[in-house]
Amino acid sequence: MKLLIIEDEQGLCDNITKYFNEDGNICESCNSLKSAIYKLADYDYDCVLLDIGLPDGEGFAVLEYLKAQMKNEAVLIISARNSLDDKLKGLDIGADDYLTKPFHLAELKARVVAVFRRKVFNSNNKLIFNEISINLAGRTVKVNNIPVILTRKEYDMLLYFIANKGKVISKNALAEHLWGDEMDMHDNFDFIYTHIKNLRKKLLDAHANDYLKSIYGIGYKLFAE
Amino acid sequence: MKLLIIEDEQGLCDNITKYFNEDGNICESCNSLKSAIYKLADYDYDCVLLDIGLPDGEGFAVLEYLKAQMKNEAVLIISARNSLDDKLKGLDIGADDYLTKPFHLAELKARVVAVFRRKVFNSNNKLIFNEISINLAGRTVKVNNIPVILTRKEYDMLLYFIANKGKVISKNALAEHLWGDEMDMHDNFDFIYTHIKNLRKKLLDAHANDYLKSIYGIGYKLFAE
DNA sequence: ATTTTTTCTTCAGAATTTCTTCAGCTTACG
DNA sequence: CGTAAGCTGAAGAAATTCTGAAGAAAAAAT
Repeated sequence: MKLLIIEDEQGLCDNITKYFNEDGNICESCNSLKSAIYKLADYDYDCVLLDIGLPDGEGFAVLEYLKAQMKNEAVLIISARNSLDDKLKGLDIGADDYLTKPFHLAELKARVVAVFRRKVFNSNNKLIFNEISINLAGRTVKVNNIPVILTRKEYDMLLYFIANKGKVISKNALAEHLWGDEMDMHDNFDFIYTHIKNLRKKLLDAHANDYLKSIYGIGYKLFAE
Repeated sequence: MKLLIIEDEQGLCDNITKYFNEDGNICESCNSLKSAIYKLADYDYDCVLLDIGLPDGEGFAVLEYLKAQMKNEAVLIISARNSLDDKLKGLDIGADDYLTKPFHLAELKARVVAVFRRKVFNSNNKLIFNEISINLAGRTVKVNNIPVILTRKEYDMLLYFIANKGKVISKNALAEHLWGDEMDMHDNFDFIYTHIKNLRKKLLDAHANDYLKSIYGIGYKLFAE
């Protein structure tokens, strides 16, 4: 899962990042309204953790931005305030959940997972693409109801492709999504080739159609007709 | 996509070029205001990356030049300064976005793509020309709803023709757009003939009208009435 | 802490796709 | 009609992707 943490308190930011990274998520963070908007304009995230009290304005602006851009990242507000008003305002503008500081990281994670699940998976925890079905809670994949065991990278890749079905994903974008923007890969896409190959093989072995199409010179895309 | 990088820091220049080339873009660069103006006078670009602090003047002059010439390249300012004033000035004169150094290449690219899309295809992801429709996100082309598989050069060429429908495109301009100015072709247009032929054939096979007209001694144009 | 297992990355060669070159031919222009 | 420009199909060259195997790293188990 790829997260954006918008929070000006550096320590908290680092803790959250560390905690989520342990599960193999990709976390990026920023500490102002301005940089948050830039990030959101440029990248897609699965979930946004949003602090309301930011040095250059109120976090609500982020919600408004997402709404205006019709982006649909899940948003979880984390804020020191716990007045009912703020809470209602946040949920009203489109936040998916609200958590007041201080909180346990475990609780935060549980809420993130719940929020994301509610958002992306049609309430029943499942994402279905033709004969492929993904269960987020269990991180499991089935093809024609037969379980397929995927590694983390394969799973993330499949999720990303399904979330962007029909769109061409450049190898750079794929790498960015799977490894974060720090990965420097100067002309070497070998590991992408390998993961793609492995994912394809597993899906084919489970008798899924060959949806993953290579776009020569660009990247890949999940066929969607 | 064809880019011009105006930046006097050679290392940064090279990094950007390399990064963008990986996705099959064409990059050219220059390191002064003067050479930038020359380049812009002679060639068309999809997007210009503009540093403000140049050895022979402020990059804003480039924006003013483009405005005066009514050229419509998308411009993204990259600058060490991050004062609000500079930013506002840039956006005011006609820049499309502003990025302060240092930045991640991935972010730069995301912005370039966003800016370009906003500019040329008014945020719409489909480009339609009579019975030819192009899905930019999916990088697919259909003629009368029949899919046509194009190679990178063919696709870029078609996009270029449609973006310039009705205008005559010289073979030099076409080559320049597809290969950049490094391609040295001393009077040899064989590869253009070949790519044109292949594009035409694919479109005709899909029963598109023969829109691509040859202009003897000059180049081509996409018929538009 | 050490071993075992799993996953990730690297590598080199094969296969595939695209690009370029070329020679012969056709068409347009003066 | 002659010359230059453009078209075509085929073949060679180059770039990109795929593949299986092996080494490295990370995770799990002992």
